[in-house]
Amino acid sequence: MKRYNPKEIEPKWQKTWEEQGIYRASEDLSKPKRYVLEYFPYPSGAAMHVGHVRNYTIGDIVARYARMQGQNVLHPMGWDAFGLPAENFAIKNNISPRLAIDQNTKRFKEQLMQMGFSYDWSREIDSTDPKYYRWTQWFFLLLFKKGLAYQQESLQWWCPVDKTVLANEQVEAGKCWRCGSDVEKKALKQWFFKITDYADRLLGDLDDLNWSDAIKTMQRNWIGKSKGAEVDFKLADKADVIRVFTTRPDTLFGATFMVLAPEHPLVGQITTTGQKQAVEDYIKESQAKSDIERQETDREKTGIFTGAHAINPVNNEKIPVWIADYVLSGYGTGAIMAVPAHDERDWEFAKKYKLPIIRVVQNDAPDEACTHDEGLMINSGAYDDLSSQEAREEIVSDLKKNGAADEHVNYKIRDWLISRQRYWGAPIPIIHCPKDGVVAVPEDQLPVVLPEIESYEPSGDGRSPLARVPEFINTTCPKCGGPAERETDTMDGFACSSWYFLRFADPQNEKEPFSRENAQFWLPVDDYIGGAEHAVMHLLYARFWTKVLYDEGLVSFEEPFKTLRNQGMILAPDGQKMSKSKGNTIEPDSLLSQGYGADSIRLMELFIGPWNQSAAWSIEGMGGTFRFLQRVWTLVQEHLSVQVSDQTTVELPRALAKATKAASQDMHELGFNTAIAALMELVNELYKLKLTTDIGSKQWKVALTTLVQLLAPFAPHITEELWQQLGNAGSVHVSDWPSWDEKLLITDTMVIVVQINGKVRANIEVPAGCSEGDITKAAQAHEKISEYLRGQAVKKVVYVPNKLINFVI
RNA sequence: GCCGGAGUGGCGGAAUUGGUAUACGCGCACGACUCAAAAUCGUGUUCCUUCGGGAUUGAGGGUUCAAGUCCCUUCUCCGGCACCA
Repeated sequence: MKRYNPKEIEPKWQKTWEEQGIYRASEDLSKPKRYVLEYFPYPSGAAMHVGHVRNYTIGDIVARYARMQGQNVLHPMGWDAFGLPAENFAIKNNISPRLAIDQNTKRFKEQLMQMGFSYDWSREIDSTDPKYYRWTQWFFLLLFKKGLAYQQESLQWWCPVDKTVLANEQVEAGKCWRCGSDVEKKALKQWFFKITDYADRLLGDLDDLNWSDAIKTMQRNWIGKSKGAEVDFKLADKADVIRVFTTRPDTLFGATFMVLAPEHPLVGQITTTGQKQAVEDYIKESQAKSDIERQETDREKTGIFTGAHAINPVNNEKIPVWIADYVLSGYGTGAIMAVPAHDERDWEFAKKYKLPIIRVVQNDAPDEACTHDEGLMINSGAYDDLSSQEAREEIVSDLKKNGAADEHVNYKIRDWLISRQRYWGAPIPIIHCPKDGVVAVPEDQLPVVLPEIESYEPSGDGRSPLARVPEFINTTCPKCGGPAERETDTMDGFACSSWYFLRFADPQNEKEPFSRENAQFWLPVDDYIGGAEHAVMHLLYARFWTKVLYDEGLVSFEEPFKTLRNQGMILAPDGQKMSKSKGNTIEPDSLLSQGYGADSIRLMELFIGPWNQSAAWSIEGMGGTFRFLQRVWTLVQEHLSVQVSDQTTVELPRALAKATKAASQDMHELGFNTAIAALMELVNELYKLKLTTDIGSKQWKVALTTLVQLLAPFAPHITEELWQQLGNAGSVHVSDWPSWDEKLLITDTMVIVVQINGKVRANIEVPAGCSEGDITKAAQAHEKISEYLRGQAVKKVVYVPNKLINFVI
């Protein structure tokens, strides 16, 4: 009898599938389309570990199940290969990024292939291929033409180790998202995409997405919409006006002082001579603090009086103007009206500097700041006794009359900084002409090819290594034909990934990024499977670009990803995050070389727990999934080794129907772990049945063939092999998902639970369809139950049809 | 601090609308096969127990004939954001 040997069968089938192209997608209108996508990976030098594999496994199960359900499945794969990790890897290993990516991609692809994932490799894309980034540049120009890409000098996050600026989204707790070093602020002229123009739509459209609440909430918080008003405070002795943003205009009568951020442009003008030195010292001191220090919320607030006073527009009170670094220059107007009675930060500041506190909303806690009070107004002149809600509206509308206030909405989200001072990215297709200024590279001159250069090291002077390449920089102006210079910054890697899902619909198109028809056919993505790490980066950027495309009439949908599925993280067996530095990673390569096979790894990835919950990898558990597959293999071999018979039984089809139903329902609800458990139960049942039935029977063949089909999405290799051994034609992976006969599940008897006061005391077996009266009698007649009921008055009998009877005594 | 998720055996986890808590797997124990071991097959396995039972889904209350599931209070862990006025 042949032994189960994954090393033998897995490569064989992988080769056959690729040769026969059974996973290729075509624009076939006869079947419903299904676009299943996993985020296209970064082919870094590190080997994939079982955590990454889980992501692709989930996608593959969804894709395979959909295919067996008769859907037309697009399940593509490609490489997000621009960006820092790839470049740093290349520098570290002293090879060119191009070469590093080619090597890594080859290796990564092998790793994916040996897991038996059903990708349509004919659609493979690589974001660093000029044929691809040509269109990334095309999108840049589209945004530029629409006024959504602009250049601006401002203070930006700068990573001193990676020597490039970073987007806000790429700074995590004050550290560079890639290398983990502390970031700094640096004033540089940079390119931005105007995502803030889309803030409201990006927020509103979240409601209709089938995404987890966790990710939706993260995006909502990141966009950070606040409704309120902008209010102008005139200075007491100067013509200048300080504009503030507030969400609580109802508390204007409680504004007892104002605070400007140290970087506020008015600071120099309004500071009085007497306070000049003190203010300058404070600003210097504040600048000396690292940006990380400034962001610590629990640090004691500091500030300094400017000597200037402003006039509160609601009551003409003169209030002092301070500066303090707890006010952020980048949010709102960079200035606030301070209402210590109703804001904790202002309260703390007022207490420290002995500034007046005036309560304007009634509440019961006089010794602290009451921030979210809604109540009756007090100390607010004509507005007294109004609700804060009413006061909010009336004060703004009254101030509006003399132009001192207006409704205003603020967002926390900032424009997306996309220029990078690094080599390995798509060049920004812009030419700087001394005469014509900033000029777009004409479309027919795309791509602006990234030149091959000798040294990729970032220079750290605020310009990319491309600035050292005269052949690249020097060009002619497309407008005037005179000498001009190319932009030397490259684009953030997230630009490439903001549209790649569209390219898969039409990957070889040389005339346009994608054809409308193909995009219309495949998009939006039906199932997008990935980790939560993309929540406020890729997933936000891709939504933004899709909306721009929609506005441009290039696509007919506003959201790229209908359903988002976040897989849970796989932790190391010690319960910690897997990382190379901790040395606790588990890689499929090593599991394969231990003889487990891709099938049992895949099974383990899902059987370990719900796909969207994290779980620690279990080395012993691998033995269990391997044993399970081996037991399936053995059953088929035993069946094949005996004569075919016509014996029929009731039990076999019934067990099969039960398992098919359970597995199908679980698959439908993505209950992969329980679907596998149902198949394990079936196999356990078959092991019992082979003792009492003839394993050579035709019924057994049906049962084993069905089992193989049910198992096929999880364990594609062994099932393909057994499918063939059982004498079936074609591939199990394009066979129809099995159905079951509900009639087989009807039994002659049923088991009724008998409870006394809600506690289970007995089980009784009664004929199917037995009436409530007969069940009550049968229960009362039960030896144990009659014991309990003896001498007791039954107050109530609760009967749940065909399930349970409860005597309340 | 705010937001999101989760707490069930020795371990990973299971449990339609509230209706037999602990499916399935791991681990462990015992048995069969074997000269022996591995592999394989089988049996058992929540805890306590005076063997009648009793207790049990992070903790404490509540609703109900009946609560892992619903309500209130509370604790712990994980993830995200963090002086956003």
